[in-house]
Amino acid sequence: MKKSSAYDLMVIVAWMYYEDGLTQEEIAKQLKISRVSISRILQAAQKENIVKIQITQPRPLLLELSLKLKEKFGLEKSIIVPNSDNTQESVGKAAAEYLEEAINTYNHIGVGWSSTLSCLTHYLPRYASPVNCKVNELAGNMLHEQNPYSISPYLVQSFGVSLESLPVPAIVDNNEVRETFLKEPSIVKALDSAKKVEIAFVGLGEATATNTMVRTGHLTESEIEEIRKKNGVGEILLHFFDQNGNHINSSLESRLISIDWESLINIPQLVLVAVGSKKVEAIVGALRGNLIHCLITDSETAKEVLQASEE
Amino acid sequence: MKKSSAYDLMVIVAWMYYEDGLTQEEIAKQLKISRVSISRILQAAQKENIVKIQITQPRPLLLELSLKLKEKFGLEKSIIVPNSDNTQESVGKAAAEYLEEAINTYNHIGVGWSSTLSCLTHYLPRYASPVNCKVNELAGNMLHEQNPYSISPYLVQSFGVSLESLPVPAIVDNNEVRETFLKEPSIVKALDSAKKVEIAFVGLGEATATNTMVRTGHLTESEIEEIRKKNGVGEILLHFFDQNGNHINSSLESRLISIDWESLINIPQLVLVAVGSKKVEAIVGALRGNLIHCLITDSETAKEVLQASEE
DNA sequence: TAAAAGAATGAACAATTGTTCGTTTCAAGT
DNA sequence: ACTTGAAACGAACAATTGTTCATTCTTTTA
Repeated sequence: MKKSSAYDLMVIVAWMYYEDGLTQEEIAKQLKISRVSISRILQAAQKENIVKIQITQPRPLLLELSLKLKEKFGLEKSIIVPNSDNTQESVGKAAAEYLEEAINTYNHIGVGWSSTLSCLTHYLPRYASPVNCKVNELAGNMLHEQNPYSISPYLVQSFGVSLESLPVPAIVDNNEVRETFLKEPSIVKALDSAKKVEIAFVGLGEATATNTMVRTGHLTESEIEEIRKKNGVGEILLHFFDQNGNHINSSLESRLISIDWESLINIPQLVLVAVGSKKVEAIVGALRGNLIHCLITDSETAKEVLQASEE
Repeated sequence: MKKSSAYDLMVIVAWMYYEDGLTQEEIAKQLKISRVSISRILQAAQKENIVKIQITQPRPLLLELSLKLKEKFGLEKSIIVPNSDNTQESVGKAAAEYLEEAINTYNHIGVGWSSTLSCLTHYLPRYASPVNCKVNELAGNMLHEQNPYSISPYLVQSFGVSLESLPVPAIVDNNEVRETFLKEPSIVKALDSAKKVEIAFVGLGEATATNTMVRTGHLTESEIEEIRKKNGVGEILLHFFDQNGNHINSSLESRLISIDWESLINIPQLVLVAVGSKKVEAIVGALRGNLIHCLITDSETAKEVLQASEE
């Protein structure tokens, strides 16, 4: 028998195993070699590239990220879109599609406002007849201007939903002002109603100077600094939380006009739309604390979130 | 989740299993799917050609045939050469190589004669100094002529072996003539010595009119007919046997001058060189009866032998 | 709407495959 | 020839994978 017969033997065994479908034991018997050796020969055949296992389809990254996020954080749903030049817009489109589905499924929806979230307004269809659905704003608005990040008007426009708005500032000067607003019957009613939404779409802000509220002058850098000292990493509807999703009680809380923390995290379906490296830390916190039930983001952010949550 | 996600799931699972090297259980845990389902998904992925297992080398037919023959019939060795235009010559060459090895390994070799066997004479090397090895002819020769199928003279020529020949006819007219020969002291001595060979190279004849002995007039068709009636399928050194290798006792036996059947099948290493469809039936008989220890043939004959022995 | 046919699921079991570890075998070096 | 070290081997065990069967969940049909 020639010297090359060890190689040829690997080839034969590979054929018998993968092509003829024999078990290692059957091969062993036929060739009078121990089964253990057959096992080793087959392993060697792979190392020698006699046997090549190829997967004809590319790795479906998006679905994979989605599954892993769902698994790791017990999400009910997660929608990951491919990262691209205009990722925000893609995410907005995905959010719009899911929002439309929600509007046709549920009767009571809550919405927050945020830069990312507002992208979804570009992709809303125009319904001919109004949908039987009520929308509640979950937080007050910006101080001095028409809120450019609000989505609720577009929902009225597109789907003809009935809107219960919260036409007050999100952040006021002090607790007295807040108390005054909170006695206003329409505000009381709106906030009461907001607690009963079946599903809500919200954005998320990071606890750094890049936060939209800082950039728009609603929060000062020193206020953010205070929150960071208390381990705050991000906020949803201006309620800050730490890396494990625990609520952070700062002086800011007494100046907020929005759905309260407890009610927020008790919403049956809290859908978070958020994109970007800056927000990863905050997203991880929200996920760890099981604050949300659905995450809509892009593949890059999703990857970073999974990466960051390993550590 | 889209409808195609079943497909994508197969792809993901395939990647995790074959590329990442995770176990099915690990995948199941990560994806929150039962392990059983992962197993089924992987099987489906093969059916769907998502996973392709390819063997980069062609099937090594020769080695495979050799292994199977060895296994099936308990051969110690089997040498299969590729079938070609001049298969006889290729087999002859292989036989020559093995014979050379044998001459260098053993001190006492037996040889028969046959058309196929004689091909090996074309491929013998020429040794400068004689080998310490004795060669015995195992059967008598042809009647009236120089035996063209004899190999022993070539062995003397090539290796300088010492030859003990059997210079008598293989087939004589009747038992009386045979008895006379068998009393001749040199014949007695040669046959005695022949029984002690360590290894022997022989050919094989089929039990039909195409048998060399019939074609050369040493046997008549009716004699073959008689043997076939007794279920004879072939012969080695003119001893006929049936499909299971059982010796056939015909009137021919009492006219033969060759090593006797018992001694023949007691040779420790009986090497058979035989080629051709016509001989398949006979080869199978010899193999089934465990008459031989080594078979030298070509791939086509080997295939047919394996095929025929299945039935 | 209810019933029936069919597909998907998972627990429990069966079969197959992988690994470890002590033994044997072989070849190189003294 | 003898020792020594590396490689090959296989029995016994461990892990992984495949299959069956009873159940659950879907879908279809009446």
